[in-house]
Amino acid sequence: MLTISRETDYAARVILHLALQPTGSRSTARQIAELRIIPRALVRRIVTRLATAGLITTARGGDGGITLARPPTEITLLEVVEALEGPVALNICTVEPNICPLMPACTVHEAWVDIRDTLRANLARITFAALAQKGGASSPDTTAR
Amino acid sequence: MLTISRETDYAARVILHLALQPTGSRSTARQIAELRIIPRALVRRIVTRLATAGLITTARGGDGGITLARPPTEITLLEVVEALEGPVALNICTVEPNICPLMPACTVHEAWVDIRDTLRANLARITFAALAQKGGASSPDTTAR
DNA sequence: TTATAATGATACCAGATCGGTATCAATCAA
DNA sequence: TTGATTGATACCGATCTGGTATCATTATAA
Ligand code: FES
Ligand code: FES
Repeated sequence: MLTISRETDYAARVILHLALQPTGSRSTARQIAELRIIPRALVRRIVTRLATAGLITTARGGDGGITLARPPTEITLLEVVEALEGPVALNICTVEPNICPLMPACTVHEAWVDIRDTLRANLARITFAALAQKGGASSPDTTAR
Repeated sequence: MLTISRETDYAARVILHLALQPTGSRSTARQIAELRIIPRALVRRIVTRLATAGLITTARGGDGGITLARPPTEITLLEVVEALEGPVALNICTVEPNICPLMPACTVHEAWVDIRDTLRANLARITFAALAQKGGASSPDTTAR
């Protein structure tokens, strides 16, 4: 099944949660885990990835927590996916062209590249500001039916 | 790395090869493996998958071999991908919506679905007739530099 | 100073997947 | 009968996956 990993899905939930909080406020991994129903230890691992990717800022200590490193208008779904998955390749030969021994004659290659490019463009078109506006709740139970 | 499996790449090569052969002629797994540089046993496994998916027709015995089940104008990249990978889900929650416990409030869900849909549409837009016309050679060495 | 609560960094685990190989049976033409 | 083909499995080691656990580090607050 051509799909992102579970962790990447969780990461999108984490960023969406942060985008829904008031600007400047900090959330803790524990809070996010409970509210967004993600295993606590996984949130920790995901936060590490997102932090080294530069998408979020973390603060240690008693009053520590997590906050977005940039305004949600400038964080796209593509960035989250690539922070967790690595490159959106679609086919490895789009990233390492020398692995296909048929390279000059292989006409499928162009197709993979084209489709990959528009896939990336579509992922980059989605900002978390847009997702946050779309009726999200700052804590999910508020609007749950 | 968000990518199809190696087998799926091979499968595309196999179908492209068949699309480049004269209509009605049969290729053997051995030939395809050598010409398209795929491990022989893998071609066998891939052929099985493609056959049960209805994309190719196989014939056993001495003069046996493999041929397309339909004209290449009617075989798309999407069909090949889904024959090998299963559904193009992008995120599992687009296929099994009940696994996301935040379902009604999760605004990311729509994004996954939309992007998945256009990805599928783009894969479905590519026919192997088009790929075959695009300068492919019936055996790759012919045009290799 | 001490207690507490948070992140950083690893290490570990069982199970699934991946890429590849191997084997034997069934089929068909020569 | 022989040989070449596909069908169907079974197997292998390596890697990935989803999840858990542990200890160190940092910072706030009593
Ligand atoms: S170059 Fe990508 S499949 Fe050949
Ligand atoms: S429904 Fe897909 S991530 Fe929530």
